[in-house]
Amino acid sequence: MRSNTGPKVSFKEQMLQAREDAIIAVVNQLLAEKGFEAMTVDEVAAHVGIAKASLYKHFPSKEDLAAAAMVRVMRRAQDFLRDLPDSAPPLDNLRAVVRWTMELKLRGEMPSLPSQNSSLRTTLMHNKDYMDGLMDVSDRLGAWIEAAQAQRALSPDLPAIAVLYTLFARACDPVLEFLKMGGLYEDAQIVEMVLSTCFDGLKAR
Amino acid sequence: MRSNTGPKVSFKEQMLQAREDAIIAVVNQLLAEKGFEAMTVDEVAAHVGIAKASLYKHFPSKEDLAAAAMVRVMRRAQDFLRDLPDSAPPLDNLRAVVRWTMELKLRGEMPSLPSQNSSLRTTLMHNKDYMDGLMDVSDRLGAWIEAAQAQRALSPDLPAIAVLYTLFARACDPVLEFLKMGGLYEDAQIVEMVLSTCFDGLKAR
DNA sequence: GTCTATAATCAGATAGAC
DNA sequence: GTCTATCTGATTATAGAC
Repeated sequence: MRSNTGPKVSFKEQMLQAREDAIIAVVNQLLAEKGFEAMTVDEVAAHVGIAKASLYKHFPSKEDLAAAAMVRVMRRAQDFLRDLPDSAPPLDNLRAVVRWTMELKLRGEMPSLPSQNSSLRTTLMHNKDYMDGLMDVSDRLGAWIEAAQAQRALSPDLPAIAVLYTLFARACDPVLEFLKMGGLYEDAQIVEMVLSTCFDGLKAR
Repeated sequence: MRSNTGPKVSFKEQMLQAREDAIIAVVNQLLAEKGFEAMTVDEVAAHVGIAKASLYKHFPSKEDLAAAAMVRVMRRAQDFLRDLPDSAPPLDNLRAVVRWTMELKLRGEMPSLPSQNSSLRTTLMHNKDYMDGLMDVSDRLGAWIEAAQAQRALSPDLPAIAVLYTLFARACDPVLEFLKMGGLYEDAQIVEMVLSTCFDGLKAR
């Protein structure tokens, strides 16, 4: 509830928002780097440059801290999907999305999703923002997948859900880090290779 | 160094070995279930049914505990590879290996590899048994990959190292768990689908 | 080698002054 | 809201009896 005397309150809110954005950026990076379990709240505070207790004024727990980062990534994915031309061939859009997630991962900005039994996982499942985003993303991708299958650009033999999961999984594919560690290829080359294995497969065509 | 008076010493050693096998089996399962960070030594001891202090008589640290499990998996992979017919088409052998790792994962026996910066990772890098096994596996797979590419069964455009990493990555592909959680498909169907996405790709052929 | 009991450390979370 | 200092509990690891 803000007064009508001008943008004074809004300024304070902007400061708050900026600080929280900085926190989430740090969390996002650490989450990508070492995963939820290995990330410590002390580290987050140190990287942000504030006291740990101050963190807890913004986020009530470590899980909520991580969830905020996951929600932000999901938002970005939604934004990216929304901007893709619905007139383009569905397969092109799908490739564009996978390329985007891979570039995110190569930049160290893709938090590793908790596939295992984690406290973060249950927190996320109860987070409306995250789940809504996930549904939205899944719906959009699902529509393109079915369209691509209908025009036989994607294999119609695979269940659409299997294709969807495969696209999600490529966003956290360890192959990207392996190839990057090797140091033999540029990021752009790595993306193209993994993109090729994903859509074209390993077998010759 | 055993005496020559008979199998007496061997019996005690067998008991010891059996106990350690039981420990490693538990560690392997927990590692697959929750990963290294989330697994606790207390859990391991409870599952095995012995006191935690007894565990530390067998293995000097949590890292070594996990490393022993990783080494065992690597040994099994080596055994499996050795038993494959070198006369068979290389692509068939590669498919067989990937199928084997996927079945392992679906049975909950594939420890999630520490792709992230983990204390386990550095321990493994200094573990001769593990690294030797990894080299052996990589060499065998690498030879088949190059042979398959030479006869154009695998795409010759991809660097062999990229193919190798892709095969490794499929061993811990989260798509398998996703599809299993959905409950719509039998394990065998899931394996065939992921095998298809891996070798044939998502695009129609 | 196995146990009970305990040390030592670390990490998530909080109290209370400013 | 931010800080310092502290609490609390969990977890790795060990001591010492049997």
